[in-house]
Amino acid sequence: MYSQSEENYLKAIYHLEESSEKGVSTSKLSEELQTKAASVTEMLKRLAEKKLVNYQKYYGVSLTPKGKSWALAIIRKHRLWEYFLVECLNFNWDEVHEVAEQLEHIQSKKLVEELDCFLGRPSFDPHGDPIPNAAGVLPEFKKRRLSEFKVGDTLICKGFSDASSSFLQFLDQHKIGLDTLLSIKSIQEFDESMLVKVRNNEIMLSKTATQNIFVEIYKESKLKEKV
Amino acid sequence: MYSQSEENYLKAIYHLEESSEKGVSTSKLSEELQTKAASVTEMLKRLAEKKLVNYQKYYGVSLTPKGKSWALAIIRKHRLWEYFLVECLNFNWDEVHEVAEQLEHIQSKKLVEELDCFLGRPSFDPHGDPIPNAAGVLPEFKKRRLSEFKVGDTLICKGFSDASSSFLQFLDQHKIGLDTLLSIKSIQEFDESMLVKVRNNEIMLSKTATQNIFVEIYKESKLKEKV
DNA sequence: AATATTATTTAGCTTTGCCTAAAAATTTTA
DNA sequence: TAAAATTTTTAGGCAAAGCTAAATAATATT
Ligand SMILES: [Mn+2]
Ligand SMILES: [Mn+2]
Ligand SMILES: [Mn+2]
Ligand SMILES: [Mn+2]
Repeated sequence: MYSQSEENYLKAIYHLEESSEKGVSTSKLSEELQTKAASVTEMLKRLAEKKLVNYQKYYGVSLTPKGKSWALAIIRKHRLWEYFLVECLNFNWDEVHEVAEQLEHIQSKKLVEELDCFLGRPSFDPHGDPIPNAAGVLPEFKKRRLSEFKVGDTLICKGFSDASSSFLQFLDQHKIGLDTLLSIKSIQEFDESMLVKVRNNEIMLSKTATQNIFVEIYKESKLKEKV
Repeated sequence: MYSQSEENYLKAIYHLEESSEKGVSTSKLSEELQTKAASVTEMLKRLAEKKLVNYQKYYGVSLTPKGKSWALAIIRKHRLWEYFLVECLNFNWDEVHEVAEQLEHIQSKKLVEELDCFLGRPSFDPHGDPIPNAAGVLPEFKKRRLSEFKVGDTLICKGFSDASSSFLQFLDQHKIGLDTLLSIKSIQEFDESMLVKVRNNEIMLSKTATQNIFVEIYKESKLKEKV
């Protein structure tokens, strides 16, 4: 139906719309997709013709309902394949993304639905990212970052916003994964780094790290103020 | 490494080299790939530059060792994916080909090897076609057509040379699949059609059909001559 | 408000892979 | 073996998707 390139643009626009308050600009897209701005402009004109995006020269782009639902279908496939690679094919969570980037473009309604069924209709991929259902609806979940919490809180890891291989390997090294319990021992005031207890080890996490770890509350400390 | 188009050409050349005595011509390729002869000529020049084929203007084409091993790698992926679709995802054997056509181009050494392992290293795909191993070696098997046998012989189905959806559905209707037992009841002299017993039913198979069914001997009749 | 800076778009070029029509080579037939 | 038929190649185009450089619009600065 649409080319791999078109699908990658739709997905990138979707992710940028989610992660930033303002609209999606040509330059942000060109950075995300590692292409030149001129190429982006061209593609946006094509996508607009196909009614997948609203594009106004010089004023950025947004997905139409049609474009959004196509983007969600690609994301669904991407995350289901990642789940398959980790659960069935012994892939590590830091090596699935590249392959899923290819598999997400395979066109077959039946393939996706049977795969979903075969895997037991998972709600989250190996990185904790939500998997849209066949109708494009995301499972309910609350995104709170580790950096928002305070000394004494105990939390469960539910996802990671930086999916880079190096960050995932860093987490592996410290034995932090989905559903790992973390408790905050102390917070350095000057750089907001946290001393965190994980499986009887205490490790230091930079602010960059704590902002990229999504958690749910397991047990909240009674303290009203940060110490 | 190579484009989808290039890979499809390599696969087509491989299949044509296998199935015909003479060399592979531009026109045979253009028919196989549903493209025009002019497009084939161009692609052959590109493939020759990449040392994947031996191409001599006006005198056809053949695979180099490099081209052959790449073709076998694609065929390996194609057949492993078909096996996966049938065994794990409830696909019927007549609906796997199109999807495998896409999946065969996914690039990941680890993916193929893990998939092979996950599936239990199968030797034949759902149509009975042999699956090359990681080194590109095909499992031993002897191809004899049902049409070669005589009245009284009992045979086991081992494959089909026409993989069209309509032929596969015809086989389904008559409950003929891999490892089905067939015994030859009679052969019409004028058109060489066969009356064959399958699971207590007798069905008539045209010569076209019997030529497209590969079998192994289960029990040979004592008759020396056709009746 | 005018100018400087930055972002975006346009223009023109490239590669891949396909097409049609014309030319050239090969093969068949007489 | 020469003419006819067929096959293959060449020439010239087109669309997708990228690029660089130049032009233009929007935003920031003075
Ligand atoms: Mn991913
Ligand atoms: Mn992709
Ligand atoms: Mn197939
Ligand atoms: Mn293919």
